[in-house]
Amino acid sequence: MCPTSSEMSIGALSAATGVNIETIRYYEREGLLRQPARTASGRRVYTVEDARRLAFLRRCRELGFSLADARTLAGLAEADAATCAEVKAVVVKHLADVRGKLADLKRLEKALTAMDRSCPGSDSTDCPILDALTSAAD
Amino acid sequence: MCPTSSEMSIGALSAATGVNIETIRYYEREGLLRQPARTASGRRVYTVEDARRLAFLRRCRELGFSLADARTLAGLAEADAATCAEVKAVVVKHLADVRGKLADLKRLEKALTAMDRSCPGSDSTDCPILDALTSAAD
DNA sequence: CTAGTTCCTGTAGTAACTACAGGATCAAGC
DNA sequence: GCTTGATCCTGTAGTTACTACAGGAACTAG
Repeated sequence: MCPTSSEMSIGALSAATGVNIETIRYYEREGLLRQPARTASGRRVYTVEDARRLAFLRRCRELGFSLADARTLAGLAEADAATCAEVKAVVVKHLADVRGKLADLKRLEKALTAMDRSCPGSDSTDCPILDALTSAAD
Repeated sequence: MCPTSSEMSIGALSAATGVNIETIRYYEREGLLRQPARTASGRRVYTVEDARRLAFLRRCRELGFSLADARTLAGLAEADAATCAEVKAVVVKHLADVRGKLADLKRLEKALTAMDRSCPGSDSTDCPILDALTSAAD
């Protein structure tokens, strides 16, 4: 190893950030990560700055942001003139989306729970679940 | 119109079930609907039985079942010897999945709400949301 | 020097549709 | 009979965010 080197291979970057190698290459293709320098033989060489950006993207994804949003947020994080308002707008929009999905899932959970409870799970061939699915209660 | 005809075009089937035409053709390709009869010129002709099955599939999808599960359930609904236990197993598995996703979304909602509240949304260029995304609290 | 690991590019698969393009056919009105 | 607009046909490609190879090159440790 080079002393105090801050450069790393794609494998090291993957290990450092927890992002899988194929995903890193995918992000590069999508323009979410810049094209890294290469060794003489063509291997990618990353800097700590790349690692920081990738960690940022990863956190965005963990919070459920789309890659498009992650790109926007990373851009704002690196811009000097990014304002709170711009950042918050992205979060608010995503939060509304999450709350919408939450409401949908809650309805599903309720309906499925009711179905589950309606059915004895026996070897009867007349199943209340199939009845419910067959005759719509829209 | 033929008197008391129970046959219909793909457009009529789509209108009757609320499933879009392209989706109907897709289900046919995927084997979720049988290949319908055709007119001399090649147009699809559906029966009420097809409409019933498609409505069943639609209800499954509304409840969040995968197409694979929908296929299984539709098969059970048409089989004579299908038992409650078989049906319930599919529902229970899906319900567990839904509950898992619900838990994930609740965590997201909490984290995003905290971010939302932490940020004034002003034109300040020091945003607590970006700070949180930049320095991981893993 | 050799074996095992890492890396490379490029392509295809996943889920469940949706959206065309480009063309044929049908139904209704004049 | 003819035109016009609606409906239908096939086949292909795009969507999201990866993941999984195949087939080959290069690096590293013993």
